[in-house]
Amino acid sequence: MTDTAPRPTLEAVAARAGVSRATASRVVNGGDGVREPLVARVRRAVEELGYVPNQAARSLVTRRHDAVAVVIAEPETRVFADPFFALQLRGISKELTAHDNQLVLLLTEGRDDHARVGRYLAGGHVDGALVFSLHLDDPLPGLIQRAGVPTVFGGRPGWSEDSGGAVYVDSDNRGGAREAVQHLVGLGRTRVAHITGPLDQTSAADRLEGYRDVMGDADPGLVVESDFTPAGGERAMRELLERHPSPDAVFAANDLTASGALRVLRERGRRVPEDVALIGFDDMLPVAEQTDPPLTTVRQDIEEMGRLMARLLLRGGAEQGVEGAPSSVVLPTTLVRRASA
Amino acid sequence: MTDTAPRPTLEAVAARAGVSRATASRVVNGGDGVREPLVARVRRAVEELGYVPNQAARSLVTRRHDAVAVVIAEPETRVFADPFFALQLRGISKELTAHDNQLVLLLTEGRDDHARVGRYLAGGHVDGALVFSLHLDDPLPGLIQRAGVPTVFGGRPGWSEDSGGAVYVDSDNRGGAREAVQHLVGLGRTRVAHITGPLDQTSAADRLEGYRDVMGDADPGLVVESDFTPAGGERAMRELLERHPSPDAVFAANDLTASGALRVLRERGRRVPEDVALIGFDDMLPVAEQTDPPLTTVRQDIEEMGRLMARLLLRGGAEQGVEGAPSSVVLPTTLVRRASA
DNA sequence: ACAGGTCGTGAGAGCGCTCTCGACTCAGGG
DNA sequence: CCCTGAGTCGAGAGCGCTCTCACGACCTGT
Repeated sequence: MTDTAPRPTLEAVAARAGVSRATASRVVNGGDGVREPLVARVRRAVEELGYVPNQAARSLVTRRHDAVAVVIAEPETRVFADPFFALQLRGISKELTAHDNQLVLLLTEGRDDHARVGRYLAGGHVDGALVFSLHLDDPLPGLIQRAGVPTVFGGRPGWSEDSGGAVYVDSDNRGGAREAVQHLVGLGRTRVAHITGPLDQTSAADRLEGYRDVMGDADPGLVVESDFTPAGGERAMRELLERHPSPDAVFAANDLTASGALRVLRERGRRVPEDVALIGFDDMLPVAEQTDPPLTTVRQDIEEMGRLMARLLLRGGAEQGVEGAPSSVVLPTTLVRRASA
Repeated sequence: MTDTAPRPTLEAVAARAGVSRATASRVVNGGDGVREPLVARVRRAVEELGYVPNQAARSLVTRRHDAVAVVIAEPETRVFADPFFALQLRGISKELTAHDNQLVLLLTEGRDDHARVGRYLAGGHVDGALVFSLHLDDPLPGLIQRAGVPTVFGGRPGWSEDSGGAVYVDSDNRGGAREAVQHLVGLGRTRVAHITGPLDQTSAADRLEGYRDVMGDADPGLVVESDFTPAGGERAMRELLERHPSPDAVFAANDLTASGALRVLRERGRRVPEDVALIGFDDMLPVAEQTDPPLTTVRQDIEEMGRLMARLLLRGGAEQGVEGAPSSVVLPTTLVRRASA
């Protein structure tokens, strides 16, 4: 498959520049402690030969790979339709690129893959891992931590309360939810419903907590579990409208859910926000801005989360658990007021 | 989580098994030409020590990396909302995993990144590349081909007509579109409209060609350019309904567009399919099945496309009875009849 | 002037692995 | 009986790079 022309080596560069391999190496790696005329000569030689360092040889001696694994534990196709991962990936990619790191993508599907991923990570092929695991009962995070690879989680891992030391980046789901519900209450709404996400995901659970912080568990009939999808939102909204009294406000666990709920509300002739005020979560632009009316929602900067995960991992470097060790970050959310509430 | 224990080397395995490093290597790589008792001894040593080959050292001598780059040229955030890439990625990932290859993800954003990607690929860090480039004027594909890396494109590259030798995997967009439109005509519809995708993408352009194969360019007023999004579909549908006479059938360039169009049709009180028959493209399940009425659409197996791309790259083209040189594959589509047409 | 330091450079030792090549063994044929 | 050849195995030479270390050149201060 490979019939590439022989690539120039450092040796060749050194020869052309009339210096030793050691000096050429120094220049390629920043050029500290090399006098200017030589630096220039080597740089030119690199340019002329089109030299690119052989990463394998470099890794062999440095024991660094300048590569980070991104693990997405994703048994369900559905979630792919959510731009959430894509945006985080983009943030991660940008940050890694800025630090000349490569992104090795590991998608898992079922338990067999877990072993494979564990083996890969333990094999020391990458300098660290960024892990997305949605579900509370996922064994993958534990497996990975045991592999002894520096790791940053995307979203608070469900089990992390006691097995401290897990570094993660998350949005302030609870605080954001609280703010949304408080806003609805401030509007004078009294029957504020909540359409949740899948409650085995911490983000959904945390948003429910935020809702309860304000509403208490007063009327459990106002809470309907759903699944973060538009169709699920429709279903949940129908269910809510059948209850008595039906809500005068709805806090949906994400924008997709809110868009589904909105569709049902209009179909049933309820005016938004006059009859029912509606708030979403995420501020996913193509969704939130183009609904009618545009969605009031809780914004979280998803791409920034990704960027931060990468930054945390890279900064933590090879020495995890040492004093400079990174600690988790919870990003603030902001309420974006549009027309729906 | 202190210092990572030094990983065992082949040398250590050999010592424990009482053989030479060469023999240990042979066993690790399949064990051909080594007598059974030794094979077993080495295998046990590997097990006991938890030995994992050092990929860097291996690559250094073999010049293979067992890694494939996936390049997604993506200037626009929008497209991420499309599960299209995600599904292809999943297919690719599965196939690569099955062959013990790693997936290195390269996302590009703007021209600066092109140079970076070119350099990376030319640097010989991966055995091949799978490239997604949507737009006709994208310089990336050319750049990559010049890098001399085995490459398979996802979707027909726009420029490939003359610069032959580009290997790609695509759906039969034109044929699928033709079948859809023929179906509409077969239903007795005479004013069949087409809401296109962005016409600088070959998939959208090919679907338009398929439409024209059946309808000719008779009434250019029946063709509206759009952008593969639900909101775009709404806009285009509104535009179509204002025309005289308004269409009695619509072929939308993808399901997302169709769902937007459907929303407008219902809003305006047009019955589907009685007044206006509607067909989409993709058979994206969460969308196509859950619309009301469920969408008749042209199915393409997106995940299979990804899998095939990877297979083509890894096997150098010796796929599906194709002899010798790798050649492109165009996958057939199938019309899925549901209620909308 | 010389001892002691700093700085810039090159020589060379590996990093862990694969792979060639030669040594050795054991059949079987001449 | 030796010779040939196939089958096993080990010794050792790198793959391309980084990094330590030694060495010479050049400063300082006395």
